[in-house]
Amino acid sequence: MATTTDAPTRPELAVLTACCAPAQAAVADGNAQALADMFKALADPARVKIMAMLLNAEEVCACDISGGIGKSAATASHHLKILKDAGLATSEKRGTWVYYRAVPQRLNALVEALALSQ
Amino acid sequence: MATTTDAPTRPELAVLTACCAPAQAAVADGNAQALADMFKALADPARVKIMAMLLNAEEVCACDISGGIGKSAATASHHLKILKDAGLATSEKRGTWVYYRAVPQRLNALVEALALSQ
DNA sequence: GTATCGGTTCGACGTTCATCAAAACAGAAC
DNA sequence: GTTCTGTTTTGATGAACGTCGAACCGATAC
Repeated sequence: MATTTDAPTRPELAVLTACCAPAQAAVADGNAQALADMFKALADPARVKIMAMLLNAEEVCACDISGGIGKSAATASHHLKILKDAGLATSEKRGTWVYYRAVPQRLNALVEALALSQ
Repeated sequence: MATTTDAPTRPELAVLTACCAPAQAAVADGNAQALADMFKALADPARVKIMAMLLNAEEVCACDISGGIGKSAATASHHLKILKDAGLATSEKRGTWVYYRAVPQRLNALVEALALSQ
């Protein structure tokens, strides 16, 4: 076994650095799973494009998303459901159409978890 | 078809908001794929724990990571390779042991891509 | 009422992934 | 040289994922 070098104090770290003993995960199992689930929701090019569309337009009709990502309507609906389940997007039905929005607060949670980079 | 509401100008957006026409992805295919690949590298609880260990300790012996995530050495090596391939970690062999470090600059790229939340 | 259109869900298919046991590899100690 | 010890790679297996066509549900138009 080898001990690690001195751990630098990084008070700005929110989630990823809760404790410091080496040979032990610094995030609890639940936190790691929750973070991984959010990353997984973004771990597909189609969903990255969808989030970019939502963040650009504040509100996007579902009918525009299928063409925006170049996939079938069924596939687009599948990805939108994943983003909704992850809390990264919300939907609202108005008449015939469904409109999607991004949830910036959820993205903020990710930024805070990563806000340790240099 | 329905047009979206006015797109708010968000000059701080680096990657996700390059253009603005609705019904069209705001990120190029290559960018979306690159971002998705980085998110995918973090889309597993074991890898989230590993990154937290690396960010806490500045340098971690590979021998400590297996126990830290509660998986076999082979599995730990597998996850470390994924993090290395994504550019999120580097390794250095000194004598018998291998030491891993985080690459904060790569995490910064993700933060900038997400730095649009509220 | 029926017909049509937008969106979601279901079912199936092929691909990718996480995991571990076992084998292979690389140094260090003898 | 041989024998450990730590790490990576290989192979196999079961689970999860992305994709699309078809079926389904809601709301509008006729």
